[in-house]
Amino acid sequence: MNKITIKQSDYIPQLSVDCVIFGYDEGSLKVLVAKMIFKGNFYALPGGFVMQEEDIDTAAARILRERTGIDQIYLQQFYTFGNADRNNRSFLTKIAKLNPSITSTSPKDKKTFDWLTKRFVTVGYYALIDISKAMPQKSEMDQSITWYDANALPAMIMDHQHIVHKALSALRNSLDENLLAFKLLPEKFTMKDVQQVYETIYDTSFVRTNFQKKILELNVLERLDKKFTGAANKAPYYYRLIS
Amino acid sequence: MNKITIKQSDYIPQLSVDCVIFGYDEGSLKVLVAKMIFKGNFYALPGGFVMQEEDIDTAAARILRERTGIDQIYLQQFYTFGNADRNNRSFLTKIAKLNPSITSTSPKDKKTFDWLTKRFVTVGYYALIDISKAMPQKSEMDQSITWYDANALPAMIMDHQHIVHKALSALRNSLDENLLAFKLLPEKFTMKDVQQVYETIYDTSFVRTNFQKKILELNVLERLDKKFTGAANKAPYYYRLIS
DNA sequence: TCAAAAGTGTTCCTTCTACACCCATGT
DNA sequence: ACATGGGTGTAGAAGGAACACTTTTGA
Repeated sequence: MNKITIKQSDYIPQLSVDCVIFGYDEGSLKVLVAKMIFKGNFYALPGGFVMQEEDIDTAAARILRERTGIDQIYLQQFYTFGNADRNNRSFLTKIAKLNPSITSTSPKDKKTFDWLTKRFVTVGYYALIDISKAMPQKSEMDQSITWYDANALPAMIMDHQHIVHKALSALRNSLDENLLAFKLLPEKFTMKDVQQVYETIYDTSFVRTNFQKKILELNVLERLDKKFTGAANKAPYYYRLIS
Repeated sequence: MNKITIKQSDYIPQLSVDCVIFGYDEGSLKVLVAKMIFKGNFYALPGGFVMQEEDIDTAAARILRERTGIDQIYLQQFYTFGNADRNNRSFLTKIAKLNPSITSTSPKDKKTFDWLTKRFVTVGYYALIDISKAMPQKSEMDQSITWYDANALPAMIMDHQHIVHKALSALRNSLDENLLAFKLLPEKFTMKDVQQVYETIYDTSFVRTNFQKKILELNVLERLDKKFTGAANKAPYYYRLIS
């Protein structure tokens, strides 16, 4: 089992980045959550530290690339969490108790533990990705990394639950700007897909015909061929964002 | 002339807070900007560092209290600036050259200089205050602290200009939430005052009669006595926010 | 009585909402 | 043919913009 080691001098102390990675699949909004390798069922948002020579935006993009395998992800900083009591101490102490194998008294490990248990300020980013393009990848501290329904997240460490809520409300506030909903969809999609994304994010329902009109009046969609599913009803058109 | 000294261990390293303090006066939007004591015309937003045991929100509130004398200010975090090249080095080097009296080679000063010239991540807050209640107060590093028209700011250090722009756009985005415009006004105000605040912030004009209707339909104002100015025209009513 | 600014009401137009209607698809 | 779901058109309601009209104030 891996030990936790951080080359302290390479990173900005007491600063981290956490990412709320949203995806959309089959009528529900998903968030990517990692389960850590340590015994005790610790769940956490993908996150990391910021290197001394690295923009915080770049750090977030790096973390995303590492965890999803995708470059060029839509990424938006939404809030910075910096309460004085925001630290890893209780969580790392629990880990140390449950996982004696990684606990040692070597000066180096002590130093790492001290570095990690300080109070941390974290910059929150949310990402919107086409879930079909993502290949979730574990970091060396993860046992697994999985999509969870945004309404049924596992209990996570620290204030990660709160971070997700804040991300979701930021997403709602700017869904119409920059055509954010489409970033959750694959290149070709039906109008129903778009409507479901909206309905899921806002947790409400829209009148089908009016919704269609509203979206088409944005004049950003190109109508493609029809989608034949084999079902006994009119085939919907595929649409695509025009660049 | 004061030297710059920082008790390093008390603060989170490489993290700062900067405040864009908005006020409204006589038809224009103002921002509080400090001129630093050093020779060379250095202007800066009120800012400071975050103590180890202090929430970042609390740090921002403390800085505001110190600079405006007001407690209970409306304060909103809006963005965190963290590019890798964001540091005080060029600015402090200039100061050191222009102000040889504060430059020394003592180990302590060297340490402070090193601490200050590292790359810094800063959390931006904007504040909205009733300008008539504020008593701008210099910090020990300020020569003066003054209200500047938001459209005519002096050249400021680092990326402070950019921070103000971002604050203004965040303010625009949420002006209607939480009745923000009224936080810039004194307790009693006329409808024209409200309109001018809106027009100034959005840099546009509204039709008087429709604007009045829109605001009154919010049902958050109580009509008070009239304001007699001595002018040869109908006296406008004073209004007040109902709690 | 007049000019200036505040307050009210009305008309017109655009946008939103609900829903009726038609179209395509496979059984 | 018909059940199912997709696409279009339209009438009515609601909301916003433009502007005419009235009221108040001091000279």
